[in-house]
This record gives sequence, C-alpha cells and structure tokens, in this order.
Amino acid sequence: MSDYDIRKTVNDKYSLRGRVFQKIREDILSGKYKEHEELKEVAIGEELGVSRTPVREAFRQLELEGLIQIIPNKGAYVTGITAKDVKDIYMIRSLLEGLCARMATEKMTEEQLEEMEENIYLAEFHAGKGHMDQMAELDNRFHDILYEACDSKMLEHLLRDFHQYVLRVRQKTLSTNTRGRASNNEHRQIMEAIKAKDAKKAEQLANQHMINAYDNIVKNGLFEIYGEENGQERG
Amino acid sequence: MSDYDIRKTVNDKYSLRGRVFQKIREDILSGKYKEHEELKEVAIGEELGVSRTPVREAFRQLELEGLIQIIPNKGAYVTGITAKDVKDIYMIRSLLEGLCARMATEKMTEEQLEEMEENIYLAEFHAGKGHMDQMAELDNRFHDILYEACDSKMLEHLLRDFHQYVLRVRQKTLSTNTRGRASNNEHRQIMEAIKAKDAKKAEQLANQHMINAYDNIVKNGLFEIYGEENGQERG
DNA sequence: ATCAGTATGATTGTATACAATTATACCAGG
DNA sequence: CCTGGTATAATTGTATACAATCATACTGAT
Repeated sequence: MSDYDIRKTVNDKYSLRGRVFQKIREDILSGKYKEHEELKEVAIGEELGVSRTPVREAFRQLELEGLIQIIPNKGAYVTGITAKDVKDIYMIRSLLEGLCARMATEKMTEEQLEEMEENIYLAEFHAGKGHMDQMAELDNRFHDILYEACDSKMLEHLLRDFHQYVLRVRQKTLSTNTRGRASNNEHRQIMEAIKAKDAKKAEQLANQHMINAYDNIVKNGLFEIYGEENGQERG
Repeated sequence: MSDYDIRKTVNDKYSLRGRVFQKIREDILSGKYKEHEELKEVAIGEELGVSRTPVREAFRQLELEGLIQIIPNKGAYVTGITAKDVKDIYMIRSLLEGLCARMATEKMTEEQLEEMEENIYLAEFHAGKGHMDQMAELDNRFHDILYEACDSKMLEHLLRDFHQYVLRVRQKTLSTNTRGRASNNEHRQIMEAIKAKDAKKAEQLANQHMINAYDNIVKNGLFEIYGEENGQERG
C-alpha cells in the first residue's frame, strides 16, 4: 500500500474532468489550439458534451501545467513556448536527466535494463526503416524507463512534465532522420554505462544527450512551429 | 506588454478561488493540516464562507502543486513529504540553484545586486541578534532575487515551487543558530562571485550552498516534523 | 458471535442558475 | 470622421441543486 503517485489522479481517464483535461492538453500539444488562442468554457463543454464545471476544473490544472494562462474574468489563453523557454528547458533537463541517470545506475532493476536493451534494439530497426512514429514512441519509453528507474518520485514527476512540455519540438526533432539514429546510439551508450555501474559516466552521457538534442533543434531551425514573434524577450 | 508570468493568476488574491488556494496551501505548509489528513470541500468552504465550487478548483491546483492527493470519488488528502523527498529535492535544487546562479551572473541588474548586498548586510545584523523570523524572511528574499535575476521564467517558476515545498524544513533549519550565519556567509560568497562576473564559481558556490543546507538538516535530525513512518520506501 | 446484505448517510461529481465582470455595438455630440 | 458614453451581449465567477459513488450501521440468518 501507499505506493501512490502524487499525480496519478490527473490521468484519471474515467471522470469527465480527467477526460477533458487530457483532451485539451492533447489538442494544445498537437497544435489544434494555437498559441494565444482563447479557450471558452461553453464551447469546449459543448464540443465534449459536458457542462462548464469539469471544463473549468480542467482549465485550472492546465494552467498549473503551464499550457494555458487564465486571466481572471477574461479568459483562458494557450500559452506559447518561446524559443528561450525551449532553451531553458533543455538546459534544465540536461542537468536533471544527468542526475536521473546517475541515480538510476544504482537503482535499476534487471527487468528495466532488459526493457531498455530491447527498446534500443527495436529503435535501431525502425531507424533503418524510417518509421518515425515508432521512433518517437520508443524515445518516449526509453526516457520513461530511466525516470522510473531513478526511484525518485519528485525527479520522475519533474522530468515527465518537461518531456511533455517540449513534445512538439521533440517530435519534429526525431523526424530529422539522422538525429533519430544518433539519439538512439546515445541511448545505447547511456545504457552501457548503467550496465557497467558507472554512474558518473551515465550522468555525463545523459547530460550530453540533452545538449546534443538541443543543438540539433537549433541547427535545424525548428523553432518556426512556435510562431514568429518568439525568442529572447527582455535583455 | 506580454511580460505575463505563467502562474501569476494563481496568486490572484482577489478571486475566492485564489484566496482559498493560498489559504489552504499556507495551512498545509504551516502544519495546520497534517499529513494524510482528509480535506472536505464543505468543511473548508464553510470555514472560509464560500461554496464548494472555488474550493474544488483550489483543490485541483493544490493537487498539481503536489500538496494534496485527490482520489476520485473519495477525497483529498494532504500528501506527506518523506525524508527521501527532501533529499531528492535538495539534490535537484543543488543543480538548479547552481544553474540559476550561473545564468544570473550574466543577467543581474545593478538594482538586484544592490538589493542582494543590502539583504546580506541586514541578515548579518539579525543573525547577531538572533532574530530568526527576519533571517528566514531574508533568506527567502535572497533566493527570490537570484530566481528573478536568472531571467528564465521556467527556472524561476521551478525553483520557487521547490522553495515553497521545503518551507517547513527550511524554517527549522535556519533556526539552528549557527546555520543562519553560515548560510548568510555563503550568500555573500555567491554574491561576490556574481559581482566579479565569475559564473562558474557562482554556480559551484550555489551548488555547495544547497548541499550544506541539506547536510545541516541531516546532521540536526530535523526530519521528525514529517512524522515517523517516512524515509526510504522501496529499495 | 460473525458475516452477508441492504439501507442510510456522507461526500464527491456534474449540471444548472444567477451574479459580476468584461467586451461589443450603437448612438450622440463634437 | 472621430470620440465618448451607454446599453446590450458574451463570458467568467460563484452558489446551489441533483446524481453518483462510497462509507457506515443496522438487520437477519447461520
């Protein structure tokens, strides 16, 4: 008992609120609702066949997830991720994925390690075939395993959030063919380091893995999906 | 325009929901509502003289803050922070405060630097007098300045959350007389490094600052406030 | 006495009604 | 044509009513 997860209930798929929450999040991340677009309670309620109440509660959650901004008495607006946000997130993730890999080195179970190996093997196959959807899915899963393995619900929670947050960027990134394979090779190196119980190396590799991912984003100029006016603001 | 903050509206003190949110959070952090205690919508609503609606919305936010856990159709329960959580948070904060200090070295304004110097000067005074409340307040403010100065709303947001989260521990920590002064000296060193534009040193010092803070917590066995059954769980 | 089953009460989930606030459109005056 | 103000509509904020779910206590049979 008591192995509950702080935010399992958010994924509660069987309450209206939970479904509304997931649906809106999906629609924001997929780009259906665009940056600065206003979300209206009744409209979304009608679309999903529910009243305003569950929609409002979902809004409050989405706000804390950082996906929308609620201006009191005015409305809910989809928040844009600026280029600077993405950069910051990758800098933060670089450190935290490193920490996660270090911690995972001590805590990882045999089953987790095996799933990782399988994951990398499969990804190699799909990389060859150019199956980008599967690559994205496997990349998700690789990092999930790492998050679970670090045995820290705080860190796991945090990294999962960021992972979600940059979803739009990430999917584009992996679809630049060469990066998919390079990324998987980095996964392999991280896995090897963990297998060899070399925590320091695992940390350093995971660190670099994020830096490489970000560099790739910059190099390929993938920021256009975040609109034009973004980037550095003050300063 | 458009210098909005993702979660400014949460601090919206002028809506019922905002006030309820802040009140409950305060009551949890101050220890009024204890770990695993059940929060009932009507009871809290009556206490604050509002209906269930704003209370429910506040609950949804508190859940995402990680302060309560909502079990569908059952209730809302105050989540405990385990000793392991505290440890994890300090490990994470160590890295992120370091990153923050590094970034702040480039971005800090003259005004911010001056407020920091004043802060440290004042803290020295209060440390001598044993004014623990003021020390806690100044410590809060020191870190806030740093968070603002890093010029990253993502990082600022994150660090503020963690800062809040370990509030209970922190206040106890600073009241162990010697740590208050030592902590302030570390603040001074960080400030000096930033002043000298030595980003690497600032990072390393902020890093160590967190490790020292955590060591102090462990050394003084300040975990009892989180109840008995806590600590490492699986593993 | 113990257990199953049911009935009752308490609590949360959702919908709707009403109040407050904000946006929009229209009109009068310059 | 532009400006300011007022009326109206649209939208959010809050309260309340009703439905669904869960906890508890009681009853009756074994």
